[in-house]
Amino acid sequence: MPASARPSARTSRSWSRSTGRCRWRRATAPRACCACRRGASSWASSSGASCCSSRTVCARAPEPPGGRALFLAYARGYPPRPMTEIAQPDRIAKLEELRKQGIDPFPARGVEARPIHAVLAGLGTSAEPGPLAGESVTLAGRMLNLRDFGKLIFFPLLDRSGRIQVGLQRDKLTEWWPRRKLLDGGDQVAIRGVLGHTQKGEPTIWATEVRLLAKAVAAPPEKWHGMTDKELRYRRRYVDLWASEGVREVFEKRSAVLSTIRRCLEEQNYLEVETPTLHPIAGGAAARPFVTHHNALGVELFLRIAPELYLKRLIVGGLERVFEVSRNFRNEGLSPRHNPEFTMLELYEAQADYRRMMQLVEILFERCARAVNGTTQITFRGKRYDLRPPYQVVSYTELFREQQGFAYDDEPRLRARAAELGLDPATERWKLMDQVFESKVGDALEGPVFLSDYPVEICPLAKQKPENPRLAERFEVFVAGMELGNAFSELNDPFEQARRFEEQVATKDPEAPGEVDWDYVQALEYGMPPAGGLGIGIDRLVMLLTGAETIRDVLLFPTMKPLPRGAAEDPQAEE
RNA sequence: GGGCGCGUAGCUCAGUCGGUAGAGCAACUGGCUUUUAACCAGUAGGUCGAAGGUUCGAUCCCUUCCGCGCUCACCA
Repeated sequence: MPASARPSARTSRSWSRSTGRCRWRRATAPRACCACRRGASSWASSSGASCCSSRTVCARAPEPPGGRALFLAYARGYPPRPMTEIAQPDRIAKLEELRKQGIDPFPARGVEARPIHAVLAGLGTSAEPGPLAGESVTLAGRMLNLRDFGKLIFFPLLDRSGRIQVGLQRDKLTEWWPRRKLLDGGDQVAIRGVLGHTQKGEPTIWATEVRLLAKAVAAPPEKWHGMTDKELRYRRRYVDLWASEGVREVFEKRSAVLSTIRRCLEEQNYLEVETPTLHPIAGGAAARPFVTHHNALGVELFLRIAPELYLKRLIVGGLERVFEVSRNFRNEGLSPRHNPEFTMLELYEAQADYRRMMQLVEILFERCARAVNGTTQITFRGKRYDLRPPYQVVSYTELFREQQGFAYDDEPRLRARAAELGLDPATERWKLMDQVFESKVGDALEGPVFLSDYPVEICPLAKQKPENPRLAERFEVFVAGMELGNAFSELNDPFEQARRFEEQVATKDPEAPGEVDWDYVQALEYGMPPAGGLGIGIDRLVMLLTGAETIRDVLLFPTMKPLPRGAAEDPQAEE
């Protein structure tokens, strides 16, 4: 948005708090300029209702912030306080006109309305009318895109379930007809009317009664292009949700994914739990945390980067099968696949191991795909995938050798390769190995595929393979080059766990925890049964299932840089 | 942080090889009872992101800045 479209902070100071009105107005005298009290008027407007005895404004009047149109609206005495830059003076003027006619533009009560989708289903087609054809019903929603024929007006009415065309006819709406101009696209209305079709067969409700439920003083987006500014779509998701095609569906699908997962896990006798978001030690993953502070306790706390260590405490606690839909926070850069806060499903199951976790991934992915799309077939970035199990299993170390031409633990060749890739040579060896690996392999994993048996060094919380202690019982699941999940047989040896924690802390890596989580080690000392654990990135799974190419498209309110002060700012905030 | 790109009417965008700007939609006025991006006629609406420089003259050229996007880096 161009900066000029935003009101400056000065706008709000143009208002008198004591009268609640524009100070320009009080100086008004008939035929004189509202703003400077000089007599002449070179850009006086000649039409529209006015509560000012004169709306004339001379060319020498100081140019008001927000432009002349907004200034004129202020000069009329309203809005009662300054509005954001998107409030339209003409619409604001209609508020007053409505009140004059005894109509509350923001009534307290709504109406009992039927879902439009259900009404459409019952209405049938003009060739084959359904049981609701000719019936009178009440609908409620947002009206858009008016088409005015003089004695007939059409507009679509939207509710969450769908949209239907409304027809207003002069002959059928005697009471409301004179007020039709007070309605605008974007308004919330209730329509009572008779269901039928137009000559072209368009399902239509012919209104017999109209009730304004809430006036929209901000105009909806341009009707043909809609909201095209991506940033604006994310910032004003409340508009995007009804103004852009398919947006609401994405979030309905997201909801379906979560409820499917819950149902699925409950069927497997899992318990849904909630563990802390405020952590004294940021553990359970390698990531930089957000830091916050608790005043009363006088301590530094971290927003959780993963719920893992708490959930495993619950396995020690005997809850046996637990899961959490966890919002995690990582202080990292943004990308099409990374948002600073993201949702992860984590689950832990006693007596299970990572092979059982593979099975769970397959169950969950298949069920979610069917729930959302009715099929396991998906298309992502133009390529087709099938989420039907079983998924291929590929060994990390073998794939490493295959792709790179040398073994994962061949340090000299690893360093040479890292140098070729321009990686920071100071990076810790195992991290370097993973970076080298991902440079080639990560995106190439079309999948669905389980990449399994990682070098133990990059799996501080996973159990070693009994037959090869250099490898960990861990897998990540990839589809379309995206890492969707991560699982392992959980390490439950407190001594080994303590050793790995200390090793991690010693690296001083900003992504490693700052101190050993001794309380967690102590929990393991009480004995944790063998267990499998799994994390699934819900945002990425939803991306995959909806074909969204960026994580922002599956987050209702993705993290955005705050707007500069003064933009769409609440004028009250200045006081 | 590096690279590329964008910023013109409320919205979506043209345009000016340097002479202070146009269209469609939205708004307003008039017409129209079956449209659906309705249509027809008219009106109004812009410090061309900001500041500086070059120039007789800058929205256009140059510099800097601001904002945003894409991308690289960063990010198990």
